[in-house]
Amino acid sequence: MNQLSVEQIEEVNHQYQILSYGVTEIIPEAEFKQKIAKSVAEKEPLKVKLGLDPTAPDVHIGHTVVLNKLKQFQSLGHTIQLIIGDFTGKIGDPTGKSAARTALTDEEVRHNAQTYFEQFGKIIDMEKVELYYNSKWLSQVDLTEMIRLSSHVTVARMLERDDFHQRYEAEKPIYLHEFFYPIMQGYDSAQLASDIELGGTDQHFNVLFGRHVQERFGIEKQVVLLLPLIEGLDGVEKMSKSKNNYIGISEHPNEIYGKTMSIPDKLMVKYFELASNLTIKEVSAIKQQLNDQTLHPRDAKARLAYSFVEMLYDDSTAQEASKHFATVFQKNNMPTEIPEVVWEGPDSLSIVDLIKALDMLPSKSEARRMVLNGGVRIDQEKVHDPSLMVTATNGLVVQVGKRKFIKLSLPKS
RNA sequence: GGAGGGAUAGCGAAGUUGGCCAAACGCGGCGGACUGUAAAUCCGCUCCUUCGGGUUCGCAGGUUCGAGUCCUGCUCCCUCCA
Repeated sequence: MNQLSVEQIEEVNHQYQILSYGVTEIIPEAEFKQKIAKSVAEKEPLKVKLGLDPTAPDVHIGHTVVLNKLKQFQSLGHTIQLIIGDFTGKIGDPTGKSAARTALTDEEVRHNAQTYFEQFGKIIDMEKVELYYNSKWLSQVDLTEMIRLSSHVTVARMLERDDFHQRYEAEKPIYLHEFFYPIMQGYDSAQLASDIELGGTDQHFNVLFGRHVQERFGIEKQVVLLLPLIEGLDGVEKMSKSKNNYIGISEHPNEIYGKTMSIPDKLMVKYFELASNLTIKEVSAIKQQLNDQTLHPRDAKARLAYSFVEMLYDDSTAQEASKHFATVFQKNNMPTEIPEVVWEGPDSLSIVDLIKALDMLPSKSEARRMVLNGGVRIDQEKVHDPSLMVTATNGLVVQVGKRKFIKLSLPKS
């Protein structure tokens, strides 16, 4: 390696410190530093890869862990390679649950990708991102090549992958084509000659596999940065759309704020460290204050909630969300802004029908139960009788549960 | 190709002398009380409904007054053998 100047060595250390912060595992650590050093010496940005599954375009706070890391790379001048896994998406991936997940059409893939970009744009600079669809090269791979590649992989090795291992143990199906996913992901890395690949710790196997494939192609192996997965609102399961324990990046500010306030206290610090955009210093100050008990956990969480809204929207929106939260939940008043629905139904109907008509709950049975459980209010008045007849008036406020409010607006006729 | 085992509500899991099964129990979810919309705790709910009922137990038929429970075929999963 070239001899580095003192400034350059400092630069390398500086980058290393930032980039390795909050990372669960760097594989292998020594190579990472070498990559940075080489980049600094040759003034050549590192190519940092992130693969995306086009089937699930809902981006949530959990993703910001990776996005924040990408942002750091970006601000240090490195290049981000985003890969849309449209090839795999078009084949259909029955990983466990939805067995016959239908393959996506081109149009769906583009649409989902677009959704990603819009949401990612809230955090990273999409202008500077290099974008790839992996069908571009994967669809060109012929069977001979595929078999040749797979001849370097044993089944035992594949079964090391946690997901496969567990399914195998649990006597759940594992489809043969699933074995190709890691290989294809690795192929992407080889194709793009990526220096770094980011992934959640659950991607351990897949991402690491890229190194093997690159080696086959005689390309310098990528360094893998594994980032922690954060637990969702329940505090137990990893945040995901399917678990419905997520805070979506595009959700309404009030939702983001409110959901954040509802996370278990023990998660707070983790969210601060990994998902928020507060600096290391700010976070450690908060940690300190929490330890000293000079900061009430509620207020710390409010700070977190505020920072999320601010990060995803802006400062004034965050203030509004904070105010909204205080009036609705802390003081138990009605929110100042309630979504209005133009009412075109009958003048008088039962409360159950009304709730269903407003689509606040999926079925009338559920609405009935909700009423019996005391979870429904009309203009702040708790309703107890599911057969109660309600007269639709302008400005009537229906509340279901703690969070759902709808205000009726009658057309002037 | 052969032998055996299995498919029950979001998940796990009872149910195998046919009726008392809309289906135990646990988890999860939802609501209420209490709070800091945290945790813990307590209570209630958890297929649909015009509240009379109606549709469910992999799918399709059949036996029966009556089937998650019996029979036939099919689909899928798992294990072992080859």
